[in-house]
Amino acid sequence: MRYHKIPDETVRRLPIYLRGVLFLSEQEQQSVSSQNLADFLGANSWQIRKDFSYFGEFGTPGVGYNIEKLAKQIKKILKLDVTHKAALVGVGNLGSAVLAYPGFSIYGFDIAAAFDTNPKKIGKKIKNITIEDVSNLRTLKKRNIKLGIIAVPRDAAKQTADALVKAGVNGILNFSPCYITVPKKVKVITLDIATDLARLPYYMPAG
Amino acid sequence: MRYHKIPDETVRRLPIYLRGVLFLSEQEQQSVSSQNLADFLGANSWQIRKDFSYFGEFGTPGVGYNIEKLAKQIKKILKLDVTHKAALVGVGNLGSAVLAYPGFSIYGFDIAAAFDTNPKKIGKKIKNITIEDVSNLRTLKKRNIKLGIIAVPRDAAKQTADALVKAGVNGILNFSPCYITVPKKVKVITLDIATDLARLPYYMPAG
DNA sequence: CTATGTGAATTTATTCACAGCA
DNA sequence: TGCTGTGAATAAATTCACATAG
Repeated sequence: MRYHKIPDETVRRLPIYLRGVLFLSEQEQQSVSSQNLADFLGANSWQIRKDFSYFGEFGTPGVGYNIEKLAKQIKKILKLDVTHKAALVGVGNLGSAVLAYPGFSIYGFDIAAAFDTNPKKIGKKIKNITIEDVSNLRTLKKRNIKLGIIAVPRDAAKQTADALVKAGVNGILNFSPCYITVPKKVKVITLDIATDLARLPYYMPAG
Repeated sequence: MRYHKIPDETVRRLPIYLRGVLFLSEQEQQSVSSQNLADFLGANSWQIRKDFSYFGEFGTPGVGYNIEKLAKQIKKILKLDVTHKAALVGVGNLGSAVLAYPGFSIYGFDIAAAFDTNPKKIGKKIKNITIEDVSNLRTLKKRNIKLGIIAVPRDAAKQTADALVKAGVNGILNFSPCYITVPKKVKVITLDIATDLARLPYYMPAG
């Protein structure tokens, strides 16, 4: 199976596996079985083994997976084995939360710049990041920032995406609830925190 | 197809369709075709038609779907035709963003209460919501709040979930990066904003 | 004896192509 | 003619069961 294309669903799960593996590695464990990991993450052991099988064999039958090796391998597949600098656009409530969120670092992300249009915010410093005017977005290429995070109001999302693309980013995480059009070479993942809540009632028992 | 079980993937897409439909209804349009909606949302027209077909026929061949009727129907399927009161636990950076987020209202959500453990925050008022001590969670049942949102640090997530379940909620939106165990009758959706960013580099062109 | 890795079976989801209605 | 609704075909993902390795 080593030379297979990795299914999208597997790619979606890998960051979750990585999170679990890194957590368990803090617990001074050396190896982990697919069952251990499944129990910890609320997943299925066979699903985990199948997912891992798409990108190689590195488990030891009878023992499990070497944690360090496993973490390294997942990072490599996800291209998280290097640090990615990201630019945040929009330092409102959501943007500020993104800037302060501790969960990005384990995946090797570094939010290296923040932008806003509000003159009252520009120049302020949050977590060692000085907020810049959005016109400075054009400096991203020079600063080697290839990743953009959109946290602006809905109506400004499209033009923000255009500016990011113009500045040379090739990946965008879009928190605004709208579809944005970009050239094919740019990957966009849209994440509206409300849409996930919106399917919760469907699955809740009546009452 | 009217009496089919609705696929999970369809349920996942319905909130996005609803968002589009509600937006287009603001534009004073009366009807919309699957192609219109697809263009607006960056989706496929046949996928949209197929998804709608799982829960009834209400389009007009040659014309499209009546927007008002469509919105009502999607809301009904998702059980969003009534207002859902939600309790937010954890008013840190992310929690504050959730409290201020304008996107919940279109789905009929009302964040009706907020809780924290920090004495400095308790009693403060944000957006007409007075932050309460988490011990007050036990009053949720009396207040008819059936939905919980967890925005506490990772290490407090499990006990928060337990408290919410004890308080009678049957749906939880979990923003913390960990698996939480709940009784079968409670539905949990976990949403870690970092895991979505973590699969972006995989899809980005090298460089 | 335990846990991996994977073909095969099954289930689920997507895509197509077109009949049929306004 | 334009657009819906849906069976049928295809593709993708999940689940199983077990041969195999340590």
